[in-house]
Amino acid sequence: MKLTINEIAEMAHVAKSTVSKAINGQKGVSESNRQRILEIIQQVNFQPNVSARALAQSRTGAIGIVLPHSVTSLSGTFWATVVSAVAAEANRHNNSLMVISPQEGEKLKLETLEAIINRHSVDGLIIGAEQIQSQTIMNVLLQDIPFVFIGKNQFLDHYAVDVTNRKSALNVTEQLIARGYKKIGCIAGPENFKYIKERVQGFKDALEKAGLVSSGTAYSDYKKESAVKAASDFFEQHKDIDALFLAAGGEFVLNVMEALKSSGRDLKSIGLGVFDDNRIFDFLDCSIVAARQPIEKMAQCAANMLFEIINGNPPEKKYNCFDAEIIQH
Amino acid sequence: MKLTINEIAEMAHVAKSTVSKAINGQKGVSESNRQRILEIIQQVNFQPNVSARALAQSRTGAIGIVLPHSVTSLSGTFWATVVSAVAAEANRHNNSLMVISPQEGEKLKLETLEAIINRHSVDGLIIGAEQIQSQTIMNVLLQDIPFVFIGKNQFLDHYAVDVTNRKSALNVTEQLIARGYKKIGCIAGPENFKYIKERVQGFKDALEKAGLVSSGTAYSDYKKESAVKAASDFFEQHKDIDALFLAAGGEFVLNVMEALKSSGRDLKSIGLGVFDDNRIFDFLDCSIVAARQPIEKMAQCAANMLFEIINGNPPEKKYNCFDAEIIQH
DNA sequence: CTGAAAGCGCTTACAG
DNA sequence: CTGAAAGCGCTTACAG
Repeated sequence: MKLTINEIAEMAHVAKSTVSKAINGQKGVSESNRQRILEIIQQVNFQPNVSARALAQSRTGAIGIVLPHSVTSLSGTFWATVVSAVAAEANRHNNSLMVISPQEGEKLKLETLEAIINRHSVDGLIIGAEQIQSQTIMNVLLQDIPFVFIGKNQFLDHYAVDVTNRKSALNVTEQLIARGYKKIGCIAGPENFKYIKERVQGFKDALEKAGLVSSGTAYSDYKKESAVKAASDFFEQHKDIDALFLAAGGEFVLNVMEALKSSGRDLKSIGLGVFDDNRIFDFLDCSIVAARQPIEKMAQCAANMLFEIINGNPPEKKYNCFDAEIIQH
Repeated sequence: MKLTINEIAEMAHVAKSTVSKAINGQKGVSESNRQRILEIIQQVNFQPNVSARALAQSRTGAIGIVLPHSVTSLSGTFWATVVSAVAAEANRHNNSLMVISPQEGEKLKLETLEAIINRHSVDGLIIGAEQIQSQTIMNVLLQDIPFVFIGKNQFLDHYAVDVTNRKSALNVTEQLIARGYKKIGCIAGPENFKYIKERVQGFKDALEKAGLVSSGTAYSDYKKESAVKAASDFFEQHKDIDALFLAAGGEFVLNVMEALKSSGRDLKSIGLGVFDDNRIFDFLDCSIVAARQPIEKMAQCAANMLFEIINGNPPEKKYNCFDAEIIQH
């Protein structure tokens, strides 16, 4: 019942090595044999066993994606889109996609990473860059497995896809200005992250271009409490702002909104510039300008880069930046 | 450099079959040998090659999850949470999780499914039930691979996890009534889906209990245009409704909201009962009661059921229903 | 308990 | 071009 390359060889009256060559499109099979073999294969719907092939080639035909455990609300959309797009791309390359998700509240652990590598579970990794926090892990990666970062990335010297942060931030802020806002503040993620620096810079670029001055900038890490507190403090100190540029996406936006709400301000009374778009923004009674990252494109690009590396043709361009589309809500 | 079971055997001065037994916790290894072997393994951080093991055991140690290609906004959250939870559960069982995502705008194709099965890429499948639309596919599944459905499910005779639809719908509707709404309509997904029937029934239960009559029920499929149109028509015909129970989740909610908005009604002027909760609802200027599905729990349950089937102890209880939590926004 | 051997289903030199 | 053979790194009867 179980179909293997042996059965096919028998049916085609050739050696299994010949069948193998035919399947893999290699030289060394006569045209007539090739045709006959492929016909039979199609007829009986034979597919080579992935484990056997992986073992023989020492290549699994799978890539992995490392994503955050906690993907709620806004950031859920981002990751679901990435996973979908990468899965499709892997499929195009006749590969499969393995999901690697750290434990609750944790980042990728050295132990987990080493298990993946030593077991040879995947040929390469796509990594949500914020998952990497230690240099040790970075070193293990660099040494033992091909990988590319996706999104926010603090290790800019490696393969990665990202968004044109400074430019997009500038564009968003300019739209806020065009809407008539004049006292625009900024609440950002961790100050030491390069992409945060870039976005804040873009924000300032726009103000300067328009001859405005910044109404203050606050930084915070991504923990819910920290973000809410940072935002609350900011509102306390800057009661006169009429708009806000948020130099971080996903849940961060909701955290700031929460602070805004509990500070007693009406959402409606303030203009908001955010990263990452979401269809729900259409229904928020609130003036929003969003930078929509081309998530699918970015994910596809990351996957393609990874396959190039795996296949031994690493792309010369290590860092791929995409423009965000500015969406008016 | 590459570590295999042979190296370990050499280091421990035993046969590799003995090492294998030690690793897999089988009988037939002296205590002293076992200890020595395991110590060495830990020391050199040896992990058996998954492909080799898979080939030898004809068991891949991987499960697959089939999810919709298009996971935007609201439904993105649902699937991201499911994937995360299933990945964690697979990990607990020392398995990995493979993502299978149909092409743009398509459901799971027979061809794809057969490739997965014939290639022996995974030991079992978790399937977003709405991915299955043909009886043919259902038959292939039933015959060739263990699987369990997650969420909305029209094939209730197979392993599945779901939400207590009727009861949750009743609870949501009761909360709307408690808020003072009296003219409550219902917009639902496809009428022939069993879970839609159940939710609509729960909606009616609540009205009856409160001595109210339904202000109309509309059905629609899940395509964006259909849903928007169905909702628009409904609003046209029922101008006097003050609340709406939506017997479907995810994007469906946004589609109805869109229709509501373009029909000229203020979101604020209407009460909304929805399936699937979302943190963003807190910021919608709108009276919302949501049934929050315990997504993580459901996903865990599905994964555990699948592993029981794979391991040859299929659970006696095929259908696992979870209560939704009622969230007031 | 212990280990030599066969086998899982492929691929890949290699000799013909 | 063709095929017999060895090998990928494990597991699993089986004989001792």
